[in-house]
Amino acid sequence: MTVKPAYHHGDLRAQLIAAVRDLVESHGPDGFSVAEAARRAGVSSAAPYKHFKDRPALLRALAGEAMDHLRDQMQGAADQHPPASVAGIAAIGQAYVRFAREQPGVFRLVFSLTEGHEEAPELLEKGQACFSVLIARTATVLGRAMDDPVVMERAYMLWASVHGHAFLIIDRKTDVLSASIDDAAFLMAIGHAVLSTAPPR
Amino acid sequence: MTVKPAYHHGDLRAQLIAAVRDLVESHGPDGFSVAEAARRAGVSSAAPYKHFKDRPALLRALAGEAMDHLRDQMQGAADQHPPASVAGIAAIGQAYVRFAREQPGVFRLVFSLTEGHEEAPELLEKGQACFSVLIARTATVLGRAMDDPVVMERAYMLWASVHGHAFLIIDRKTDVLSASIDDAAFLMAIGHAVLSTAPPR
DNA sequence: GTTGTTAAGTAAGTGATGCTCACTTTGAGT
DNA sequence: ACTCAAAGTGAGCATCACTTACTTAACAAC
Repeated sequence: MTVKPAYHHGDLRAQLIAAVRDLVESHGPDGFSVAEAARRAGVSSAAPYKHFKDRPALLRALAGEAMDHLRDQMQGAADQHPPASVAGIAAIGQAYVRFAREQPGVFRLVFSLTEGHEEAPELLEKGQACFSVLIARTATVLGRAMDDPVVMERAYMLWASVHGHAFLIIDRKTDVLSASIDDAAFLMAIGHAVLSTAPPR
Repeated sequence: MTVKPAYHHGDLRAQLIAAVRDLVESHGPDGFSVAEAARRAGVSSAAPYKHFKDRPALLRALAGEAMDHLRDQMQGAADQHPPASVAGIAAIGQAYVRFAREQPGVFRLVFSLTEGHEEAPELLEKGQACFSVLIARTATVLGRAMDDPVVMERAYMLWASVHGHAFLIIDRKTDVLSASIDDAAFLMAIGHAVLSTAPPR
């Protein structure tokens, strides 16, 4: 099922992104090179620049795809639980952490991309979309409106906690702990702690 | 007070680390180059390799210094509050977040260093030292022994939350929020949520 | 069909980088 | 004074990001 290596194979853009994903996973966001990605796609080292402005642009494209995927995973996980349950909140966190565990390189990329420049309104929007999944659920659990400040405050606490947990895992900082952390237990404990201490309606 | 540029100026190692700190802050962990650091120290591009095995080793040295500093800041902040107070816990978090805000590049470096290799037992130890500050305080507040599993569990929840908050700030992900987050309020809310829902002794 | 136009590829070149190598300079110890 | 090792230098290699000028092929208009 090998594609004929025509001069224009029409699929280069997607193939480059796939190659970058592999490289980022195996050698880290810095360890990847445009030249190596081109090599893997069986194309000259100048070809990628017909599809992407520069190295960061290529990484941004990958990050965009990843964020779409992450949002789908979060939404899908939430949908399998009752709308007003803490279990649904924990499931969203599980999806988040699972993504980080499965694609640590890409996960790190998504969140370290801000450095270069913030000329990527598209990525900002995708980030917004991810957070919205959590906001909506949090509002339902707390029985408040989505634009209620308390909802945003509590949803942010949840996000920060899960985000920190995900990063500490992939950065191997959990090695300093005397015992290992169980994802499910951690997520339920956080969900309970944050949501049950919210100011009453 | 300029040092005479002798052939051996004896201070190169420290000066290189300082240069790297500046570069990492201004151009990000990737944007730094050994060559540029050498240039700033007024030395040939081969000189750094007399003091550091390779590029990662240079970054590791900087990270080590930063972790020492972070631990001192955390301990110092805690010392200004009653031992059993949630305020003391929040103060530790404040020091953590302040460090991230003041030196985002270095902060990111410290936690992204795991990628390359984990041939740095010294860094692992320093990480341990930082976490110990939090563990000790948490044990006091909960009135439990430091090696109590509940203490580690709750201390980890606190760490993850603050760590996530710090990263979301420096990665500008808080821009997606409809309102800004106040550090002090966030830290007290987390401290209260995590510690007040801990299983009773 | 022929013919433009243009997207999508190539080859070769530039300057910067990480790192090594062979060499030189310097200061401290005997 | 002599030796030796630490700490510099400069030249060189392979690789990288990115540019430039050129080539190929697909498609649309006629």
